[in-house]
Amino acid sequence: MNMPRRLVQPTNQTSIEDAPFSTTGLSSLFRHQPLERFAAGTIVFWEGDKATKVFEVVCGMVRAIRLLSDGRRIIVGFLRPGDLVGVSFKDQYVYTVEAVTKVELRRFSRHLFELEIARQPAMRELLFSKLCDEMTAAQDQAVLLSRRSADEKLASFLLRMATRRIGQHMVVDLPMTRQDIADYLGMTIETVSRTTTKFAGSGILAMTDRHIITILSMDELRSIAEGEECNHWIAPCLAKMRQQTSDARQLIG
Amino acid sequence: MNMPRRLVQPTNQTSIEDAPFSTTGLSSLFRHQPLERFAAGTIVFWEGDKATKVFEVVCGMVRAIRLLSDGRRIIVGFLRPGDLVGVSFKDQYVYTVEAVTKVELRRFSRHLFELEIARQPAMRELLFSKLCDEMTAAQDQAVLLSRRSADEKLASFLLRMATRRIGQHMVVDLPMTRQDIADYLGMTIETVSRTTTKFAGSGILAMTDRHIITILSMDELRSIAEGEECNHWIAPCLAKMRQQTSDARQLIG
DNA sequence: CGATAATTTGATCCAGTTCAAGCGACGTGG
DNA sequence: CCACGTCGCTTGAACTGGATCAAATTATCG
Repeated sequence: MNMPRRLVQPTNQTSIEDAPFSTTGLSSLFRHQPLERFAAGTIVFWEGDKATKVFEVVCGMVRAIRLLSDGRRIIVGFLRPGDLVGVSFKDQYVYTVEAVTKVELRRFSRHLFELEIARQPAMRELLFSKLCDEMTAAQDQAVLLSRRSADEKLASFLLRMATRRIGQHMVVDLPMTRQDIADYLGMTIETVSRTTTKFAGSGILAMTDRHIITILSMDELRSIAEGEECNHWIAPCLAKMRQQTSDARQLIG
Repeated sequence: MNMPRRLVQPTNQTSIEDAPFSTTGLSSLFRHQPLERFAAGTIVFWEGDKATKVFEVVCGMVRAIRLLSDGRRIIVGFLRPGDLVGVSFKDQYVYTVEAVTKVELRRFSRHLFELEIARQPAMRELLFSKLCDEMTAAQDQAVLLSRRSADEKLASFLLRMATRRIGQHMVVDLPMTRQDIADYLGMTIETVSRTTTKFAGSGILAMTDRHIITILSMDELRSIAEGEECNHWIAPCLAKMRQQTSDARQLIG
């Protein structure tokens, strides 16, 4: 499971903090499970490994990676505290998971996890709902990848990664490398770099550290990322189309 | 719900045939539900409509569409017999669904559907499994969109649409328009056209009708689409990487 | 049979890739 | 404490796949 949607307390790259258990009901399943720590850059599991475990990210960040036959690398998601890793109905994991930062995970035997899910209707609901959310997120990602310019991609990525607010501004932790971002957004490292530089140049954001940027003009960034789910625009647009086609519509059933 | 994965009996654009109930357990839920027919090009529901119903495609094909604020259109999936349409945990549908061909759908009140799912563990399993499959499919699609060339995109699209076999060859029904394909694969109608023409020119496929193509060289098409899940390549590749990093791996927990 | 929409084909153009070269931070060993 | 290599990132310059613009051609349907 991946494609984080929830906005949770960001993880500090160096210190270890507790995950916000209260927000994710599913976390309660993991509360007493063994804790595993992985150093930055290490592997949690490999694509193709027998899928015997499910994890919950407690703190830190992991990336889920898929490889194409020609060596091209795709990051299917960055997972943060509260996200589940490895939930699937396949025998094998369909992606490799690596620690981006030092990370703490709670491990759950997949078998037990499935039993618990079957036993607890409330948990089931939560998991189901989470799957649906991720489904939508994956589609959003597909839209992003297929139809958006470099500027739009980066802008919406930054907005999704934005978590902490200081005063007027948003601080964005980017513990992953530029290559990771590129592989996530379907662009090259050079374009990622050029685009961030451009944004910084036009005063939209400031780069303190390469891994910590501050959004100075949230509005501008939003208007660049524009259209993501721009409902105030879409609603009237749909209404118009609906009008146009309502007569053509034949509901035979 | 979308991104069809299962390979099912293809739908003929003009005749009405029964869906293969035996293959999808979930279909049994819909067996006695009211049947609705929609003419080609008509709307089943709109993005933003209150999500009160769930459908199962019985025969024909529908497309799930999302609109971006600037009018760009994305097709998130083509749905065929056995596929469920509109399953979600949102109040509103997140995409518009249109009939590509004349289509028959079984309608289910969402409320009842959810009750049934809650009541029948077997159905729940099936639905869950289906969601997971679609999750993976959506990710595959994201990979396709972000990292593949026009040739690769079209080749793998054709392979996924291929269903019926006649002799050595595969017949592919493409009831949707070129624009639909373009919007699904994240390319322009011109590129879709040029690429199909090129494939036809190099003897990989033959175009009978614009909407019915025959794959003449499955192998060539596969090697163009290559890499999709090319495990015979990936497995050794992963093994090598694993070797390289196994010593660096620190499992602290 | 003519009108209209869908598709193909042709000719440019450009965003983003590719190739190539600096740059700064960090760690290591002398 | 500093030279030196490495790594991740930025910057520059040329190149290209696919987009865009513009017809021509071919269904499709009254």
